[in-house]
Amino acid sequence: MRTGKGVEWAVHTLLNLAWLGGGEPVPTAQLAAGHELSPSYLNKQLQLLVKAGLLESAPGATGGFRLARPLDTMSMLDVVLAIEGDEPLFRCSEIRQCGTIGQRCPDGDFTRPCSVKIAMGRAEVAWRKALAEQSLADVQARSETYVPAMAKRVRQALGRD
Amino acid sequence: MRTGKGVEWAVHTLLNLAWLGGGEPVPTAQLAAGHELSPSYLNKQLQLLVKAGLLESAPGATGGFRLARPLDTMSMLDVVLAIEGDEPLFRCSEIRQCGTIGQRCPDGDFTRPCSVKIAMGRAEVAWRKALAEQSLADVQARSETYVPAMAKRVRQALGRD
DNA sequence: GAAGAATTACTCGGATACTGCGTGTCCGAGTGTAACGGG
DNA sequence: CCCGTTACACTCGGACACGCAGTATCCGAGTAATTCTTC
Repeated sequence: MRTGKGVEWAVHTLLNLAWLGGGEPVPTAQLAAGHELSPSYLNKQLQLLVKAGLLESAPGATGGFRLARPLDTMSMLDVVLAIEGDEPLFRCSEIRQCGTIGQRCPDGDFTRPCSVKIAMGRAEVAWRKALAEQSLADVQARSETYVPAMAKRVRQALGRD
Repeated sequence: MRTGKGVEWAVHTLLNLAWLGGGEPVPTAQLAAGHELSPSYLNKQLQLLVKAGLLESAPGATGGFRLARPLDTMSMLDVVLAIEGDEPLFRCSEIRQCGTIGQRCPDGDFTRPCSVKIAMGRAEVAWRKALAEQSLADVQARSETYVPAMAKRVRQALGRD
């Protein structure tokens, strides 16, 4: 069980768009070249971000993608849910109701939720909470603390200077 | 991204073994029939629990699986790691070092860890902490709070009374 | 020289293949039990 | 009747297929800039 690589791609791309600044759309090809990614597959992930309202897309010759809103209004959870979908990490199949054990229990036994589901759900809530508490602006700020010239590097690498 | 169904199977099976009580091994076939699971595949998961030290296996005619230690010394995290492996949820490919952006950065820029990896790692720590704080005994206790006759049901269903 | 239409080049967007992991199954090695024969 | 031997039935353990989601790719619809023609 592990997240797809789309999440990593999406976060880095959002950060790069923020560092570039300006409202002009940036085409997928440039964003992909920035980190040596497959342009077509990156495009697929960016479309998910558009559907989630994190990006805006512009068609045509000068088209591309731009941020739909500032990074401090986007959480890591927003990105993960946009890419991976909002299905729960743990899927309870209610096997407690099946088999010789489940059949021996009267229906009343299942009015309360499955305790295994509850335990796994608690962990998932903690995971989501930790993701929601971190905005993309926080991640960006940490990067700039480590490498102050990051914005300049990105602008130069993508030829926007 | 979601956990395999092996986790659900393993937890329920461990609980059932605890409710059965007694140190006698229980064969996979009985445990699988308890929740209408595939015996062969359940066996595969139980072998992982043995490798992790949560179960003990006994071969031969009267063989099967038994708990290696009390439930209050097993955490939900132990089970998840045993089944899913201890690889991180988020795999950082270090794409920040690749492409036109990565190549423009001097090596010194990468001495500090990737901020995206840090953010995702924090969430994973929260997830693991929440799992580690819940022992299987806690889960068992909650089940018995909801259904006090649970132990009796299991013993009857598996013909140990 | 300016305005308008046709052309072109570039973009996103979705439909289409491929790969790897989760899922499921099968058969062999090993062991305790039970039956059996001999003392 | 008791003990040793043999055959057996049942178990775990690992090796072998299958299916689906993640991964990767390609081509068409659409748009803005550009060029060319005409007034």
